[in-house]
Amino acid sequence: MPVPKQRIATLLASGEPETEVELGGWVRTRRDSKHGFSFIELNDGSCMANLQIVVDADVPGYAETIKQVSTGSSVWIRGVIKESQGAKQRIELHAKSLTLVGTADPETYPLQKKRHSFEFLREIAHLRPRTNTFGAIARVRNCVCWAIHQFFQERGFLYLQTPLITTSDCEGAGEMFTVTTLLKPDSSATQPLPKNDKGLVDYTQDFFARHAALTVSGQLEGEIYATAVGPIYTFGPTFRAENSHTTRHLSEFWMIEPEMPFYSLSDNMQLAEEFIKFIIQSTLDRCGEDLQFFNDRIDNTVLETLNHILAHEFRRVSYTEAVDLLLQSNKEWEYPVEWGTNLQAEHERWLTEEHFKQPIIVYDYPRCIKPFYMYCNEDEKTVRAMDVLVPGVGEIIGGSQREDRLDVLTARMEEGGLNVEDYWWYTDLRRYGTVPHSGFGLGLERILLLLTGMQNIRDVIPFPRTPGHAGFGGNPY
RNA sequence: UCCUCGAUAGCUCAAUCGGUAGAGCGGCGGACUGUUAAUCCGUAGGUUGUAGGUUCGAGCCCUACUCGAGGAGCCA
Repeated sequence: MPVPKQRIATLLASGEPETEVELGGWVRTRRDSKHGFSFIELNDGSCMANLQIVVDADVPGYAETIKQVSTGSSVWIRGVIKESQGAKQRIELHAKSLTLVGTADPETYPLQKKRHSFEFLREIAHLRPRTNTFGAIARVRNCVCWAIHQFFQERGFLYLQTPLITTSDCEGAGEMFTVTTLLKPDSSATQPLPKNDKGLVDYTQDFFARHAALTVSGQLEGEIYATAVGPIYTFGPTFRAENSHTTRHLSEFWMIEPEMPFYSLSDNMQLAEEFIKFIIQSTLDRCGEDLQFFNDRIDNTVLETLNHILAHEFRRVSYTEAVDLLLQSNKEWEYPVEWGTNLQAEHERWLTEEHFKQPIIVYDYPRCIKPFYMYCNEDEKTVRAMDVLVPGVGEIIGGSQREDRLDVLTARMEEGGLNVEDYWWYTDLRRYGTVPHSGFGLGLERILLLLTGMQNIRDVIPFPRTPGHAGFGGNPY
């Protein structure tokens, strides 16, 4: 099988009639003519569209192999590009040779030429990328990742790798997965764990000589580099051990966290808006065929929504204004609206989907409901936090200006019952050459929900991890 | 963790008051055809999630469990 390999996307875009090509792929369907030839719909994952292959009966081995060229099988084909007589494609490939590389028994191959439920496909996560929908998701996801790097690289941000294993006792962002070698896969349940004099597990005897966990955020480490080399961004997996069963939470997800010195909350919001619009524009430019598919088959408002977002400024609403709007709405809320409490999902949904009907940024939240590291405003009641909320998905970005005043920061830590000494390195950043700085976190899978119109976050990541599910697919096999 | 709903053929679903378990798609066989969600005819395919209970009789009613989905909270 010669190099360079040819891809269907390239052929369909620019393949010229009478050129000879060789390529391989997976058969989506085959249609036979009794007049002695067959059509094969071939897909190689490079694009949504299939390449139509015409195989005449005089192609060597036709009679013996064509019956086994079934949905799901893999073939290698050499042939000549021709203008197609059919209306649904510009060109097609007339085979000179056909090699059946791998069969797929039609009796047992799970993917059929019909629509499958996403729940079923989740159970066969090893085969679902061979469907139109999951092929398109893989391409869009790749495109978004590319756009993210491009956005930050073009602006001089430095791509920073923050640790996945962390020993911070509390990063204030949810339950963590412990990383330990005290337990082995084959440990029996009765094997005693080392205990300290308080009767607690003695992590000084563990691999890292202290309790370690998978990161829930790279923000604190990001601040270290942002206050040294200038703006940075992290882009990697993040882990939350929350027992969440929703369409928008994963135990393992990918997050992008930029951190910028000399950025106010207002600068931060501006960057977040530009960032989201850049990702949307790039995906429209580079993955238009896939987005059209999502618009046609998954959610017919996707393209309209994306274009609407591009055309409008994100509406900035202070938390206090948001609460006033909710109180004035005369809606019956399941949870009461009261200044000083978290906005409930129903409140956020009303604001972004019904009232403003566009992405909004809610900022200046009450300090009592936000973590210690957020900058305290002069009113002493609010902090410089912001959430970007988008219709249909909800919170897609959360961020803040960080508290850069040592005395205020330590007071806030004590207020929250944290051990200030545990964060000696974090407070050092305020002790030596402190600067105002800001940052935010974007959930990769959440912006993919926005871009594709997919309903469930478990379907926009190749191998979703949720409570009870860490197999190759959605089942604990 | 809490609340709600669900589990019937390979897939998606139906089954009246508790009374012989069905359809579409897919598979297989055939017919037809520069076809393209192909079309037409035929055919196979089931311990109704698991365990127990009520009943002359349970897919249907009751109990427990397992798994799945949606919502809430947590957040990205």
